[in-house]
Amino acid sequence: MVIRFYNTLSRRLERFEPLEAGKVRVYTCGPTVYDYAHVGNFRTYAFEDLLKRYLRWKGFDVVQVMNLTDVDDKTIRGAREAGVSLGEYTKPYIETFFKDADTLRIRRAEHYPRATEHIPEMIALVKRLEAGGHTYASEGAVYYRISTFPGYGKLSGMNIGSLQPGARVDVDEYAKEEARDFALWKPFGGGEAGWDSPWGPGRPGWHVECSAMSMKYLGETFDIHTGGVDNIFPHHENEIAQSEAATGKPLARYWLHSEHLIVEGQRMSKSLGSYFTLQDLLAKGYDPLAIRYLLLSTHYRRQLNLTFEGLDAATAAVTRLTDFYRRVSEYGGDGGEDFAEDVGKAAAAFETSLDNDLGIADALATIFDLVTAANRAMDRGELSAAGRGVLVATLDSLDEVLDLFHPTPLALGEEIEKLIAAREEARRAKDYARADALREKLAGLGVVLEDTPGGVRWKRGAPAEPRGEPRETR
RNA sequence: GGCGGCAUAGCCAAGAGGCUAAGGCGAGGGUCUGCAAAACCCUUAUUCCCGGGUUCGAAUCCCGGUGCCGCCUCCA
Repeated sequence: MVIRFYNTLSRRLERFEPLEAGKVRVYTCGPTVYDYAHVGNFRTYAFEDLLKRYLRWKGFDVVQVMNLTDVDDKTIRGAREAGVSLGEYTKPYIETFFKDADTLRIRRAEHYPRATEHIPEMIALVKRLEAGGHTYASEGAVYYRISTFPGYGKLSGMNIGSLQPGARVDVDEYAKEEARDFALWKPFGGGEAGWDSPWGPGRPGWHVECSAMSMKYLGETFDIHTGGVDNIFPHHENEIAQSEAATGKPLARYWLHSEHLIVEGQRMSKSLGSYFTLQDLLAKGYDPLAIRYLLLSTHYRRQLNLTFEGLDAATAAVTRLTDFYRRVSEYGGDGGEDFAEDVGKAAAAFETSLDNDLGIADALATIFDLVTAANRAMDRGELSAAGRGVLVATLDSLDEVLDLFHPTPLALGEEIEKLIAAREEARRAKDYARADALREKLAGLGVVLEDTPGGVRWKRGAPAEPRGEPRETR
């Protein structure tokens, strides 16, 4: 089956063919570790996770690189203000980033190069550009002279003429010939961070790290480059200018960009209170798996509106999936139907959907159709043992891509276990009023009970009210 | 001002000229249950922002509106 991706470079769907058969090299722009990543950042990382998992599922050997920007204006400023070294300043943010990614079941990349550990590579790249006549030095800084790169603007479609020199003055800038030129190397700003270079002590410009590190880990041309839409201009445009001017080769063959996540119809904003980290949502009682579902369930090129209503819906949807998976796993019947045709069709439809530019909505729809059909068969005892085995194997396979079938483990505290036991006791005594009261109390604690022929079982429930407003209401 | 995107049921969201407009959530009714939960069954868009046009045929193509959103130098 052919995979097609929407390539920002051509603005159309293109058939995907890796450079090297069976192998895909992916560069994904990672976090700038000056603060905790928010759910919007994780929307992009979740998309990249889906991309990678799907390519693997299709049989490709995938190598993913995600940079960690641990030196830039913000990290330097933060470290200075906190009175600590750059490394000390960024460490907790890096640790939290990995922890949150794990919580959302985002698989690790193969490489997480840090900017601060690749200064020599960046200096080498700048020298290479210098030798090619693409740079100029001014007041201790080195700039990229965009007029030397004819292809500038091909990714973003930005009309160079619209970037009027002097129309916008950056407070942090030094002395550039043209407003659109950008810094490859910046002088030491009086802060703590600084490295020696042929142009004097200083630090790298932001864009150069991605050019240098992608080249090091993936080669001068690789298959897929991803990031959020905001990176299209100027970041990715500048990466292209740097890398392609240096190598004379295309940087990446497919550029995939994920749309932004907004909150309650508005851009995430700290001042509006519509700014959420993963921890914020978890603190409100939401299941990380529901958050994963929500992030994944909207097509990556469509803006995702995060709402509490949406989170509740995602909680219900993902519970349906995990409940179903458990039911199939535990199914002990052996009816006459092996169900093989339905399962095969569902798997094929799943693949067709994702082949089409990661069409997740259709893929999920086929899964829900399968869930309904299989539940019906199990209700009627029509599913055979062999069919059950095929179904489980298929679900496991699909879950390599989605990772949505296994519920977040629910650790019961001692108190909750006692409440459950007490309710069981009350039920046995047919004291239903007391049993129901206890069940309600547990629900308030986020534990939902189900009485089944095999005994009581429990699972995580939706967060108890109230969960607060998305932003401060005036 | 330049470039780009989106408008489909109460909410979310597929659909890229042609079988009865997916799926999820929610809501209502029913089966099951001590009651629930889960599951299953039924109902919930004669219609796809508005107005033209192309076509035998358009949610899907074209033109014109309206509304919302993103980017335009370091924000995923």
